[in-house]
Amino acid sequence: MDERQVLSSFAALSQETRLAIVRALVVAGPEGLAAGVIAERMGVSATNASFHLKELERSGLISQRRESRSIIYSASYEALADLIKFLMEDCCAGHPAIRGNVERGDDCCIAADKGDVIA
Amino acid sequence: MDERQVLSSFAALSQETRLAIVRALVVAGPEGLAAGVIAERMGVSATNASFHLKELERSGLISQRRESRSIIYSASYEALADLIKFLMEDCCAGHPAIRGNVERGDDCCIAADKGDVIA
DNA sequence: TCCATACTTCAATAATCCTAGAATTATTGG
DNA sequence: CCAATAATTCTAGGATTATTGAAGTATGGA
Repeated sequence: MDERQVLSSFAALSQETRLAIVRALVVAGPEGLAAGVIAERMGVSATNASFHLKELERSGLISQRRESRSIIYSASYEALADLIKFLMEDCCAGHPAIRGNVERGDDCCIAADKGDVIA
Repeated sequence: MDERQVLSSFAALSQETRLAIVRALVVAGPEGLAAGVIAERMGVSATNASFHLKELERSGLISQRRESRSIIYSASYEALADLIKFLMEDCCAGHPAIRGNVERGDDCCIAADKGDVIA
């Protein structure tokens, strides 16, 4: 995942409505949700929903497909996973002991949260 | 970690200079880096660095301490870990099978990236 | 105390983002 | 083909953010 996409993903997630949309789409699963349903659930206008959906799509965090009259949006789990991975790698950078854990399949900074090594 | 802080953390990380600062501070470790050093390394003015550092501090991703004439900034590993955790929980929401993995101590969406279940 | 260093704050400008309404496009049913 | 539904695009505004240079604050040494 290149920096350009990381930046635009963070930008996409830094807006209340967009974060809520992503959460709803993650819960909705691969089936996704129609633009209209999203607008209604978020309590925003179709125009506004469309604006934010476009923004999210531009960042690669969600994708769309047409289904009859509706346009269905769904979360890109791959993009979300890549973003988490980026964050974990950056978070662990320069901390070989913790990075070692990651390579063993454990989690990284989450471990730090449990109260060891760092902090 | 409440939504307010999540949003401001993502906003903080969505700017090139700020993302670079966080990466540098993570690598620098608990010792941190002086504001002047950061400005120089990022190739921005002291004023501009100060602006971005303040923004990062406001989001809780970094913290500062004065040391003689310098002000030293360092990454908050806890905040970074919380952010990753938030992302993982949101990413796994509604996917019990994967969430199960998390509870067993494996990682979450990272697993999805290895090519199973989702996608 | 005076000066230099290390930063931050202020003020103004430029740039980007968000919202809202009107107009436009695509699809389906009568 | 026409009307209705489902969305998007366009345009204009107001609101935030980012950048810059000048001025201000804190610290330590001569």
